[in-house]
Amino acid sequence: MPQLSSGGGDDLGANDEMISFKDEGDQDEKIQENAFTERDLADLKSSLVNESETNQSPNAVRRGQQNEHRGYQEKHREHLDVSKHQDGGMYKTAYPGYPFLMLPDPYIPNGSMSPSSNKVSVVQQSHGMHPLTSLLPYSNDHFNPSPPHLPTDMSQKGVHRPQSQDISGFYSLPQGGVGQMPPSMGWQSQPVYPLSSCGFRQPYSSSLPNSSSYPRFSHSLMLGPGMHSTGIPHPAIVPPSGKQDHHDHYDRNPHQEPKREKEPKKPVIKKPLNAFMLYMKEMRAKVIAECTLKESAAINQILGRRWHALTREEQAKYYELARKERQLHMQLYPSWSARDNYGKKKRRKREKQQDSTTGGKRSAFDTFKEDGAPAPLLPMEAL
DNA sequence: CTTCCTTTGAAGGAC
DNA sequence: GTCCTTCAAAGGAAG
Repeated sequence: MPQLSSGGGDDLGANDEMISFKDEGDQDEKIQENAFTERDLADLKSSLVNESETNQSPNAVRRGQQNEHRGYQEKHREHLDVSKHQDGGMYKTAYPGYPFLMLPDPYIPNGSMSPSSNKVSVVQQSHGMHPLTSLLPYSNDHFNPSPPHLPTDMSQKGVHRPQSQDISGFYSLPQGGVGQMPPSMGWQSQPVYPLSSCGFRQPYSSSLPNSSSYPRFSHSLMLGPGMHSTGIPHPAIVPPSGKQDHHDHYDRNPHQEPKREKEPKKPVIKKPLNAFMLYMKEMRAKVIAECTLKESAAINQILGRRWHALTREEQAKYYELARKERQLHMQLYPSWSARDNYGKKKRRKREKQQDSTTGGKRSAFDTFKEDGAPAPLLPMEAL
């Protein structure tokens, strides 16, 4: 059940989000991240093999991950206070203004929206896009001239929420404000990822199809099951058709219209993406292009490492974006609960996990995260 | 065709 | 308050 964090206005419990940053060595991180790309692929390939061999008990691995992840969070939570103290400055520098997010932001005192100062182009319409990330599809493609207005009865359930002004801001973004990230504007512009050992041959941006060729909503989707009762479509709404879960959420081909509108079932509303998911969504294509990898598990490992290598400011962009994403999601679907989607993915390895005892194997990455020991297989020392 | 893998973070339930 | 589980994306691999 979505709930406003008590008292905090629109913070939505994002208080402790700024936790996975590194305290020091930002400069080094930058440099080291360059090395990432060079080593990512090779590391990953070897480590994946080795890890899979050593992690014969994925269940245990997962358990361990949970715990260690928590420990990791706790560890970094200690920095939270510090970061909060420097909050204003941090967000001021990191968020001169979102190109597409116009919610009044407590972290952006001035709320300046100077488009020229945007460094954050988190929204990259690589494959499918995501709302907030995917806020632009709303605006650019379908809602431009007259942004929709939220009905005033948005706050069902008696939840007091910021009102339509904010939302409409989401959908009234200027053309090209987002999604067409100029290569020079990439938030980790190209030099950060040298085209090295991954066999990367051409700039990432050029390897990506034009975002405009990826309409995330067909018209019917918007007018059909994907249309929220507020009149605002949201890519998180997935038609309740069979294979809703696999990657066809936002990039349906308008030419092959799924004719499912007769189904009166409730559309599936997906969870809002968290910061890391947003980061993955943006960077996946880049990693794929650089490393000529396609396997998502491998890509995600690389992205996970890069995520940890980000500076706090860089991560803050995504935390902030995710916060707004949740906020928008909550406004659009006040009665939605993450619990609604439980069981939709078919019970997976849970049963297996049950009988596997903890204390199983963990990935080198986990070990590293926990105690800082150098990972033998994954070169996490770069972090 | 379905599920798993793999990542981090958020949410919710149980205790 | 802590712990645990599930889901969010994604696409190849495996069953």
